[in-house]
Amino acid sequence: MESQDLRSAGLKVTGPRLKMLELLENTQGRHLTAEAIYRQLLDAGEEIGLATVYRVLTQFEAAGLVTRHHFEGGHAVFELERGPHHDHIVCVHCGRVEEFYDESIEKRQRAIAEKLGFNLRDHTLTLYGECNKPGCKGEKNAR
Amino acid sequence: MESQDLRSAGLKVTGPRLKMLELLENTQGRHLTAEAIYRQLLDAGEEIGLATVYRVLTQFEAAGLVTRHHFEGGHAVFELERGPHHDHIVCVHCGRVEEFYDESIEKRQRAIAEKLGFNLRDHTLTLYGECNKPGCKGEKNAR
DNA sequence: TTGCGCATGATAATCATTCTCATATATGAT
DNA sequence: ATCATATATGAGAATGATTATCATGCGCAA
Repeated sequence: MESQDLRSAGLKVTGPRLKMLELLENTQGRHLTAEAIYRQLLDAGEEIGLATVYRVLTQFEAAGLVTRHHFEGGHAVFELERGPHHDHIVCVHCGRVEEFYDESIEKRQRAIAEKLGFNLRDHTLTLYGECNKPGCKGEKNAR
Repeated sequence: MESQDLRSAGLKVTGPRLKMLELLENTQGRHLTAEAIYRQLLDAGEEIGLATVYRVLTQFEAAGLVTRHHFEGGHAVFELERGPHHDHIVCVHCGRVEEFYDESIEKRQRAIAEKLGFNLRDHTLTLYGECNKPGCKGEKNAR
């Protein structure tokens, strides 16, 4: 149960934290903005403050439960950390996000960091492009 | 001269634009925040407004003279566009930025986008690590 | 159950960035 | 060189995302 995830992260089990974890787990798309989380919880009848959403997201991030991404557009998006590392490709028209993992890229990154004298800690790789999904806003413009 | 760069970018040649271009060209480090540009121009005795700095940076970006990066930390940094594409590795302690280019990574990115049905437009790849430069704030913490 | 300390919600504050608008200026035509 | 006009500028207000403050509430170990 989610309570365990919280406990083992060293966090007290509270209503807001449980609700947020649930929402993150049950949301397809998986990449949510703080505002979106706040709105959805309000709409679901929960009583929660925006400040709490930000606070808890930061705690989740520190605990490794969640990853914060800075895609283009000025606001951060949060993603539940399940499964192994991956990077992202984002549609510049509709914002759809796909994930991918490429071992040869990972390997090159490690080699590059070493060559430049850095102890690699993290990285962000995000591709931006026009997707081919029907209904994507850019359908007409694309090509 | 810089005036030509501005003209061919379709921009009028004005004092603020010239000063900003000069500063970008003569700054080592090369990755400047809008505030930093503003401060340096003020310190140099120029009369310029912060709004102008932001406006002009946006114009430079649109004209391809400058690239905007969103490294961690909530503020954008701007870099004069000279030479070919490259990615970055940033020291998490001292903020030092190095550049690199890796053709095999570029190639894999194109292949991945295609496989996922995206028309690749752009990408950001930033590595974060601890650098080995003497004087880096993280010297003690780092191994 | 009780007490304490951390958690929460409302709201103010902050930070980076953008907008507004009156004034100043670059530039093409005269 | 002079003018007319569209564009650029600077000061400060406005915005949007995020963080801090603080009084109150609640999880949890004893």
